[in-house]
Amino acid sequence: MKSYLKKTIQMIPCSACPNRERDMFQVLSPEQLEQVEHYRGGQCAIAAKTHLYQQGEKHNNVYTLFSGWVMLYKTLSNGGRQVLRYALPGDILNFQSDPEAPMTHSAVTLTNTTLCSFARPNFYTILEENPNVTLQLAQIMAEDVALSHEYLINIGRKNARERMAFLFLELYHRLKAQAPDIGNTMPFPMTQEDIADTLGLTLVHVNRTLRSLRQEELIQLSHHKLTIVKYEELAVIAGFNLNELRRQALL
Amino acid sequence: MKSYLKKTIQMIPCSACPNRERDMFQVLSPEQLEQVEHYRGGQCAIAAKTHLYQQGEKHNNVYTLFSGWVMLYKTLSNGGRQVLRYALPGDILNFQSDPEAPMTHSAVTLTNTTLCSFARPNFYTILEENPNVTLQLAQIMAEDVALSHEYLINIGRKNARERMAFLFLELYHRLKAQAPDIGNTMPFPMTQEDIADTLGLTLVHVNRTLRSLRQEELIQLSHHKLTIVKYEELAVIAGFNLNELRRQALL
DNA sequence: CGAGCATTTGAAAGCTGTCAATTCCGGTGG
DNA sequence: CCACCGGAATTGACAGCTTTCAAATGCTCG
Repeated sequence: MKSYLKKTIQMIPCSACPNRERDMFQVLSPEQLEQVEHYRGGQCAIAAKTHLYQQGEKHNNVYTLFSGWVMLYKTLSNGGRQVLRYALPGDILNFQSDPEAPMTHSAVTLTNTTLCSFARPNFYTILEENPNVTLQLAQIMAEDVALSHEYLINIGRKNARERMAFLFLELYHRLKAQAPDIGNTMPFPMTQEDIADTLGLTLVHVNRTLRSLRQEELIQLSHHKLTIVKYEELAVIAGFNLNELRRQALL
Repeated sequence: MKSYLKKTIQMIPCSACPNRERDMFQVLSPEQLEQVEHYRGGQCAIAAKTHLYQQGEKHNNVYTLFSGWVMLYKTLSNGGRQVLRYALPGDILNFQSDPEAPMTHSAVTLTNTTLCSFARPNFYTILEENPNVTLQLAQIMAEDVALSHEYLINIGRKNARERMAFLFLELYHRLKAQAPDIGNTMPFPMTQEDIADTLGLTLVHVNRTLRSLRQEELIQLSHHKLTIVKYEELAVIAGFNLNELRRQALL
């Protein structure tokens, strides 16, 4: 397993959150927003392949992702790794039920990212002073539960081909929700090993399944760029039914 | 697949919630609690094998489970079924990010249950009037996310034997948190098909794996009673490491 | 340009699924 | 109280998806 610990964190100024869809502060007025700014610990740019925090450690920051991709994962005592989620702009990182407990998972940047950090006590102060933000947070957490459930059925009840088609379409939809004009090509910063650890497969089998999908010209994938070539066929394979699609549209 | 629709719902009076650990109203004063009671739609007893709601329907109640077991699951267009979670007393059912969206999963009682229902608008009124309840809800949702993550790594990165050991111990710990004096035997209302759909396995393979665990005298399981015979060995198999244990203790 | 990570491919083993049939068990009706 | 019925649990044989082990090739960054 890679160390992922080469790069360092550097603070820079950064712009406003590009994805208001998932922004927990979207419910605030400009005046309230200004007040929240006051509690913000800092905005920073972080290089690719840097850990934000690691499983087992205590960590006292809550983050809002502004740009870039962050991968959340858990490790097993035997060395196994399970990717839990890819965080995209607007996502909240590191809110957990018990503020004092050590992290239950790790977070690592896949690309260069910019994010905004809050010291945990300040974060709770914001929640106390803005009940509507707290409700928004509860709803975002409920969304995360629903998303985890999608992943559970994906890993638990589908074969490699179906799992992979679902992963591609799910990420495609989440990116498209932010940038409707991306066409059918998207950045894809993960390695095949990352995909394997996301889908409960091995690297080797992921490679073979990818080859099959490529040969049938359902997708193109190389140099960390993914193109959805035959959306409809992929949707059938992935088991995207109408209900799922509706849910995706709502996100 | 079974119909699960034989029994009907009957309203009866019921007692107070037995599990304060997960109760979202634990943060309220007696006076506030009384006010919340006012919004409560009703308390009811429901027979085993009854659906509370089904995937794809709209449903306007939020529930708090008082007693009994409820199984939450999703179905796939191809007929596959994935169990998402077993709800135990104190758990909240049916809070979701978009109040208007159809249910993303189904809920069915495994045993006779008693629960408390809130019409969704009333539920939101309670949240608005009691910000501390909203925060509690956000934290409970965060707990659910963490639990889903445990299930993801369980299904994604372990073999049948390990998954099953984990399921048994996880349920055992959740029950023990409510009733510390249960010894090492617990009710186990699920069928082997339910277990299969929980762990991403087939009924047949679950049966074989159970036989193996029984033959090694790690557990006893019959007539819907489960006994944890060799806790330590099961914990090793399940991959319950120190961190996990700590988390379990906190729940 | 070299080192190390990422990707690709082949062969063989193994865990899990599929198909089919039998046994067990709890609940129902006579 | 006993026979019967249907769902649940078992078991065997075999196929198949996925993993494991190994090795070669391709890329990318310093």
